[in-house]
Amino acid sequence: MVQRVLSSRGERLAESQRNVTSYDVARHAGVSQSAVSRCFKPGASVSEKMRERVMKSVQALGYQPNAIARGLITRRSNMVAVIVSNLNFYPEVLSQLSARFMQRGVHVLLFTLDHESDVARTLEQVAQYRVDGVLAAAHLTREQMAPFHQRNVPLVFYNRSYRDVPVSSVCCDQVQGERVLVNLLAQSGRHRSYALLSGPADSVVGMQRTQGAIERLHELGIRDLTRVRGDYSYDSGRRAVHAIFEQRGAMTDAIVSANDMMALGCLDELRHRFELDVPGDVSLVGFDGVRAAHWSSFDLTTIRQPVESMAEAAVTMLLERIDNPGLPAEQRLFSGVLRRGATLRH
Amino acid sequence: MVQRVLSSRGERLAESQRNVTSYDVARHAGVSQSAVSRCFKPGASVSEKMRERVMKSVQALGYQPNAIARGLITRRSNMVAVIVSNLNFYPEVLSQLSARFMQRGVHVLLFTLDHESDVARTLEQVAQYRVDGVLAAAHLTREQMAPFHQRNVPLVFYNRSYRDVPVSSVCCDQVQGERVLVNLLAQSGRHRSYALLSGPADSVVGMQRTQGAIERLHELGIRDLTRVRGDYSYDSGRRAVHAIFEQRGAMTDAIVSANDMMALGCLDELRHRFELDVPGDVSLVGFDGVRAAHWSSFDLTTIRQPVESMAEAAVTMLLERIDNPGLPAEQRLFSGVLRRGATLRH
DNA sequence: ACAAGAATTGCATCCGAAGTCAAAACTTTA
DNA sequence: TAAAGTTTTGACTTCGGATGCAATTCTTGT
Repeated sequence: MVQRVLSSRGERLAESQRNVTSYDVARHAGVSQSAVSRCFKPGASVSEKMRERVMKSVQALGYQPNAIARGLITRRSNMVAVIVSNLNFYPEVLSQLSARFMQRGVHVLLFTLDHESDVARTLEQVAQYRVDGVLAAAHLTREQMAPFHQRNVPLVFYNRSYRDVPVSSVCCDQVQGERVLVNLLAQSGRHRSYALLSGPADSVVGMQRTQGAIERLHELGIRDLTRVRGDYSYDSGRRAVHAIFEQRGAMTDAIVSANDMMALGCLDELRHRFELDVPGDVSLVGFDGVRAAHWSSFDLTTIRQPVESMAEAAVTMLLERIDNPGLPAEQRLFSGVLRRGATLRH
Repeated sequence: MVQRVLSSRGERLAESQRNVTSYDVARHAGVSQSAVSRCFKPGASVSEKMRERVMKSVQALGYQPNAIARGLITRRSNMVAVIVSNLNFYPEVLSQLSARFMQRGVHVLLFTLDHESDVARTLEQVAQYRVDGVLAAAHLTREQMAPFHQRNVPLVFYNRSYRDVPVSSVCCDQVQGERVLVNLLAQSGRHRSYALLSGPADSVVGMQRTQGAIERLHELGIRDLTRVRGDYSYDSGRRAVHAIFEQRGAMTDAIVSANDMMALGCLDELRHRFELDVPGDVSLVGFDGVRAAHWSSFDLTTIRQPVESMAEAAVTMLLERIDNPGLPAEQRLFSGVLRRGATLRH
């Protein structure tokens, strides 16, 4: 009976085309398919003799278990979706996340969102692949999260938190970071006029940073601020300098940028187009701690996000929730690390 | 009979826990499971009435087809593996590839390799997930490629080509690019002494670039070269300047770096540590055309790899081979685009 | 209105591995 | 050496959707 089933299977597709299955191994080793399956399950009840026989056939045929089939029956794909809003802003983060997931034997299905991508369609795809969990370094609306909650798919946000929705997240404390920077600016130089360069309107993180800075400036009695908006890019940082000086003439002598990239753009534009000295004429601070901020051309004062710790926390948090779906949502907040560069007037 | 099967299915797991399946939809709509399946297959024979009924139930139950189950029967996972050697060096590339795959409805399973990762194990994982194709921006040995060839899984390399193995690849013409740069150096200034800053020993691309430069320099009668090795990083670029000057005193007045990152490190070190003028005292060229090379602090002369075209070509090439496994291997070579910056002496 | 043909629909089976359960093969004990 | 207990093993079913084929329904032509 079994023999007949097996041989009929074999006839369906030319042997050369088909992938080797556990049935092929079973037949080759003269054992049952279950036995083969068990040999790949750690801790299963298999005798040494059996294991040897099977493994010999596995080697001989070059068998590789089919993760898709396994996922179907176990309801565990061993894949997580990583959703990144715009890859250009997150290379280190993605690199960290990917490495850490791989290390734990979890596979990463990557989804990138850019301005023109259809978020709804993308999330539909995520759902269809029955990923075990979702790590989102992108903004999702509450409606967009709902399907995951319903299906009990754990969801962890990286650097996004939601005031009124109980979701897990790992964030850098944007507000505290900005306060540290503003304190430093206020202490160091006697600045006449501050400018705030904020991120795109839809960036929650950007808003938090800018708000944090404003809050602290207000506390210090500084209420007269120039405000300019950028899109996080180097070029928008350059343009921002023009916008700032158009609003204030050349009064501005302190710029608080919502991220490093824009700060670098400012720095270059200030020095090379306006021929101003940083920090002599203008002080400048950023946020993120990107590689380039450390380069000797820039040496930017900034808050470094502890990417390694944050990535580790996010990965752990997600995997824990996959193994134990009952765990409640949790927010972890990491403090940024001040990097004192040479862009602050003394 | 069918009814019994259906209800027994239902009993196995609490309704709330189970995902909605095509059987659930079928029962709700009072049709067969095949009908539901066909409604999701474009071009299938389904009447308008049927489609409406089914779709209404789909909506009502929130059904999402299970891509894993589909993949099992169709032997098409609709996923490709993207293998990236070190994410830090390839953010733009990965971003381009991901966006283009997504646009075509193909999903990306991301694998990153760093120095300490186990390539063999990683490739095993790739195989187990039965991806439809593999896009590798990393070096694989011939033995490592073999399983893919055997299983007829198309494999396309990004910026790696293999002299004696017939694999598909999309590359930037490293040699030609370097020749253009060397020509420019030779034309522009009367340089006394050239230094070559090459990439890591195991980087084929790096070797090609360095070899290309050497070849052209030799043709021009320049044989007396300082050679230093780096690891593609900014910091190794900085260190390289010291190594060069240790070998040659301050004679060197032209540096050919195997990539932009190292060139930027050189540039910063030359200017800020050695207080030399670039291009006044030393000329410098890079390779890649990374964003930062354009920044006004640097304005590096380099060869820009046409990442968009290359990514498009690679994606197309891979998908074509997935749809049509008979296609022969093909190598596509794109010319780099010279970017004239301000790091060349006149 | 009826036969012939075309378009739909449902049944049964398959994809490939995992898990349940009972039978079979060993161990241990009396 | 037989009974009782333990470990292995194999038959069969399951996961959820796709598909060949036969049965059914709907068109069309006469």
